Amino acid sequence: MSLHIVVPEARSKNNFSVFDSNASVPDVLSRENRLVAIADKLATEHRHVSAGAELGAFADSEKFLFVVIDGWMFRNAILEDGRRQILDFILPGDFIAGRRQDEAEVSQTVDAITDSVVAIIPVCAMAQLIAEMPSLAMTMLEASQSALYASYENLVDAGRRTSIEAVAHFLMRMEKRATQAIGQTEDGAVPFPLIQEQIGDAIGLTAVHVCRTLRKLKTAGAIEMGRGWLKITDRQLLAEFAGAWSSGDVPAVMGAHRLAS
Amino acid sequence: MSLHIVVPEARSKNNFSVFDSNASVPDVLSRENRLVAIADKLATEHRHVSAGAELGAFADSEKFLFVVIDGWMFRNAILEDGRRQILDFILPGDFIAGRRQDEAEVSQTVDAITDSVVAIIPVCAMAQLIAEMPSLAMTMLEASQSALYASYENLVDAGRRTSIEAVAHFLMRMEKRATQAIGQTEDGAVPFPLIQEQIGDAIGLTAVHVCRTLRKLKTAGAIEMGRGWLKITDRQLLAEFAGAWSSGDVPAVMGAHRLAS
DNA sequence: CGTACCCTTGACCGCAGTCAATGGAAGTGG
DNA sequence: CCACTTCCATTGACTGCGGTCAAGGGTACG
Repeated sequence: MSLHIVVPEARSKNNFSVFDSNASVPDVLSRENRLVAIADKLATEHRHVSAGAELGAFADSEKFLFVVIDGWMFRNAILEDGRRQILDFILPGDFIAGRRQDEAEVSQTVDAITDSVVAIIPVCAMAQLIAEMPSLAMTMLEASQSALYASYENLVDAGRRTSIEAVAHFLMRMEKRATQAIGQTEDGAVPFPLIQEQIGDAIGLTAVHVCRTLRKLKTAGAIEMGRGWLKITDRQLLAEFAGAWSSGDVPAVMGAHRLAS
Repeated sequence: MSLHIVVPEARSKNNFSVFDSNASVPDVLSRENRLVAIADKLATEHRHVSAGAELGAFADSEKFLFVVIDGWMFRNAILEDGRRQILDFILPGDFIAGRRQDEAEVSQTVDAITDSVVAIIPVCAMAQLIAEMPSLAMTMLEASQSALYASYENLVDAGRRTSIEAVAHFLMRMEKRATQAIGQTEDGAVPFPLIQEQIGDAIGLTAVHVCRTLRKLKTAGAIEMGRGWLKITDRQLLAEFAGAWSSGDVPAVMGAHRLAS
């Protein structure tokens, strides 16, 4: 069984990692594009999910993998009294893997923010292909680790940052992801369909307080926001609100680590 | 190249997932044991890390994978002003994969809580072995997803639960992990070396408030704790403090999902 | 033009943080 | 074996960040 990878569109190749080091798949593709290309071949179905609707098939998530082809979605954890935590946002090229319901985790759903298209891949087909093309496993492992590190960022925002730090940091991260997955308009704005309630649910704040915090960032001149778009007008200032080394600005001098034992 | 898997000790087999469905590796091993067995074969070094010390080699994490053989460790994110967020606890059988430092994430370290032993595996060796034994990729993918879902649980605790819910929920999760990885004594206690500050740093509370919250749980009769051990004396009660369907008690009737579109 | 959805702002409140003091347990060195 | 230190748990008083409640306004869409 051979696989001709169809490239839908060349995207920036700035997303490889250690796991790609000995990949036998064309390295010119970003992880997102490789997943999309593979999904095009293996998917038994491309399902449309309307904005605001839930990806119902996620209830059977132990049998399928999902690759988002188009649209913005998010993982949702809802507590019985209505409190809600958004676990991750899912942009085109990201994949979602579920677990069995009996593994004692909080109940999840996957919801669409905008009209979305999801490729549904049977696990058995994916497993078979991985056996024939091990580098695919590397791609998925990389994607999985990427989601893990994104979750860590969210955790720091929710657990240990003040509201303004968390919001500023969140906007920096999401703007970067949106730019990578979708691209910017010529004036530097990116599509940004999240409402304030969703921002708050991602970092552990209420919509009201997100509103207050965004106002500070807007009046300070760090960002501009409108319905469905975001523009960072002063990255330096936004990074300061986010609190020092929030992104990329991490001093590269990590060499002073003392070796254990 | 063949791999003789040495089983250090049979553990409970309740940890497989979708990814294991067509595994060609003996299925009788738990994921933890499979990783430990593989680490024994591939590791170039078994490094000892003293309690309180840092895994210095994690600074080069893009070149290595780490499998914890013995001891308790944790991933640590420190903000410049001293605030700290524990991202995940790492028990025997868990693996750690790093990323390149320039990927604009919060700076991480990996620290030992107790004296620990870590197997260090060069990525190149692992990648080569995966090409020859694809099911290994499934095992790692499963482990990675497991860490992702654990992080989601932490995120809900930090973002959307009250202090007593978060602490109760955290104890339930960690006790379960400790039991799986290490086992219980005959009286139902598990090794639990975390200090209150570390509990707080994991779920976004201060040590002082963790202390107050633990007191409530102790006086209510839900738990007993001592230096280095934890015993859940009333699981039902603890689950109620954690807030309804916190673990396992999730009603299995997830069938009412409305399909999208 | 009406309705639904979302943003905005103000007043007030409470949960958890902060600051500080005390006590106990474990470890260490003389 | 006993001072001495260090680390950690505990408790109280006070503070403040962010939540809650409520009202009003803007915008898109049918």
